[in-house]
Order: sequence, then structure tokens, then C-alpha cells
Amino acid sequence: MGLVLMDKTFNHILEGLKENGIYLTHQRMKIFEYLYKNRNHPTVEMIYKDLIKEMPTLSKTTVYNTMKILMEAGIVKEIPVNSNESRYDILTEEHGHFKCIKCGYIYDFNLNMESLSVEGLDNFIIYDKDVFFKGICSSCF
Amino acid sequence: MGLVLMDKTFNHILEGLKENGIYLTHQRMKIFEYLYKNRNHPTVEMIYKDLIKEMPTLSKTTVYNTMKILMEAGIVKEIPVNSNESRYDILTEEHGHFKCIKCGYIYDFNLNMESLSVEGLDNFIIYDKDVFFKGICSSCF
DNA sequence: TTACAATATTATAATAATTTCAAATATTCA
DNA sequence: TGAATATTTGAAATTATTATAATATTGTAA
Ligand SMILES: [Mn+2]
Ligand SMILES: [Mn+2]
Ligand SMILES: [Zn+2]
Ligand SMILES: [Zn+2]
Repeated sequence: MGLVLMDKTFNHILEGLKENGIYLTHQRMKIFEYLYKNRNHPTVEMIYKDLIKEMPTLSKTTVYNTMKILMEAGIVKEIPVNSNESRYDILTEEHGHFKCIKCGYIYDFNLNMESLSVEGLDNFIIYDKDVFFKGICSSCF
Repeated sequence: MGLVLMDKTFNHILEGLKENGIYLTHQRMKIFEYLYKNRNHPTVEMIYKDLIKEMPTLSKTTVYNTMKILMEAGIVKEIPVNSNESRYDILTEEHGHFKCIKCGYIYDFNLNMESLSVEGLDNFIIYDKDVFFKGICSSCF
């Protein structure tokens, strides 16, 4: 659990999955490849629509199952941007998300989470931190 | 007839809604009262389940519609914590949210958004900022 | 107060995302 | 290879949300 993606290559990650007892099926590798190549915070629908071109028998259920597997393996996370549709992100360095309300695109941006001063969480165990901004991107402005 | 008076702020907000051409129906006032009293980031379901006790003909659609109205009026916002169900928060001072993965409760915590150092958002217009943590709360630890 | 137009509420049906399920298929490993 | 095990698939079920149309309420002006 808890693979670190940052300094690992594509093949190293697949390797790690295998070592964690996760079968490297054709579908899973293709889905992971999609996430690895397209850093666009896709929905299940987006992944499915793209991959069905090469894998005509692909089932949406498999995409859902694989996302779950990859989240459990700690290499993908769901990002809290939509309340009506899940969006996924491959785990890399800490970063924030900005959603443009005009074009809908979800941008990554750099931040230093340590710099944020918070209070009232004494004796709370924090597993995950997310920063999410909304507004209008520079292209749409 | 009518709602029990609570305090100035509560009535001021209702007043403001009326001035903005929003009808103050019995349902809307009760739903707003629920949000005002229970700062628990409720789902539509939670609001509905609670209010149907006093208003047996209440429709879930009305709760949905009212949440939309209140968001448009800028006194309620949807908070990004769930991808499968919307949760709402009455707009107050800036604060962060912490969701306990054991009990599911969503806590408020204080933060200073200005302290967070970000980069890469030049020429982006930011309308809204959210900070969301996940982990185990002090009660569940 | 009453009348009336504007707007809201309701129940129901429709839609959309996700989950569940069981059968078919694929993979592992002896 | 073949049995055991795990995955994929498509269909059905579930859940959250939105659309529709008949009915009811609200705010206002006579
Ligand atoms: Mn990202
Ligand atoms: Mn809050
Ligand atoms: Zn944009
Ligand atoms: Zn807890």
C-alpha cells in the first residue's frame, strides 16, 4: 500500500502492482496507461470513451473496478471537485486544483501545504489534504 | 402563524431574500431555519428526513430547489467533500473542512487562507477557495 | 379584504452516475 | 494441460438529481 509515484517509471509502478498481488490484465494496464499519459483528471466516462476505441469489449464496470483497485493500491485518488461525477488523479507531488467555471477544465497548481496555518485539529489524524479553487482561467478571461 | 423569531441575523437574511424577489414560502423558511440551526453540512436527504416530521407534504424536489435558490442568493454553498452526494454549508467566515473516515462527520476548522502559498495561477480569477482534509477525528481515534 | 398574476410546491416520470450481480472468460500455477 | 482462482462483461438494480405538469401559495394592488 502507498506506492509513491513521483520517482517511479511507468513500468516500476506496474511492477509494484504485481508485487502487491494485483493481476496485470490488459484492461488494467491500458487504464493505468491512460491515467499516466493524460493528466486531465478524467471521469470514468472519459477513460471509457477513449479506451473503447482500442478495446471494443471494454466494460464500464471494469473501469470502475480498476479505479477502485488503483485507489486501494494508493496510486490514484479521487479529487473533490464534482458532486455529480467522480474525477481521478494519479498521485504525484502535492498540488492544488483549480476548476474553471467557463471551460470546465481542472488545472493543477503548485502550493506549499505546510504554509497553510490551521487550528482546531489537535488530536486529529490527517491522511489527506486537498485544496480546491474555483473561478475563471487565464484562457477564458 | 409564522416562524419563531430567532435573532437579527436570521431575520435579516430572510428580509434580504424577500428584497431580492424571492418568495418567503413556509418551506423555504423552514429549510433555511434548518441550515441556520444545524451546522452539520447536511445532504438534501438529511434536511428532508428532518423536516418531513413537521411538514408531511414536503417534497424532496422542494429541498433541491430551495438549495439552488439559496446558493444563487449567495447564502449557502456546496462543499466539495463527496462525489456521490451534495453537502451544503451556510456561508460564514472562511473555514476548512475535515471529514472523519470512521464516523463520517464533517468538522469545521479555522484556517488562514492568505497564509497558503500558491503559484501558477497568474491571470486566473479566483471566486472560491476550499480546503478539505480527510482522516480520523479525535473522538474516533 | 378580495382578486389576480406571478411564482412555488408537489408527485411522478425521466435521466445519469454508480453499484451489484451472475455468467462467461481469462489467468495462474501445479 | 486442467483445475482453481480471479477478472471481465452486460444487464439489472440502486441512488442522486432534474424535468414536467397539475395544483397551491404568495405578494400586491384595487
Ligand atoms: Mn491534479
Ligand atoms: Mn462548514
Ligand atoms: Zn477556462
Ligand atoms: Zn470520527
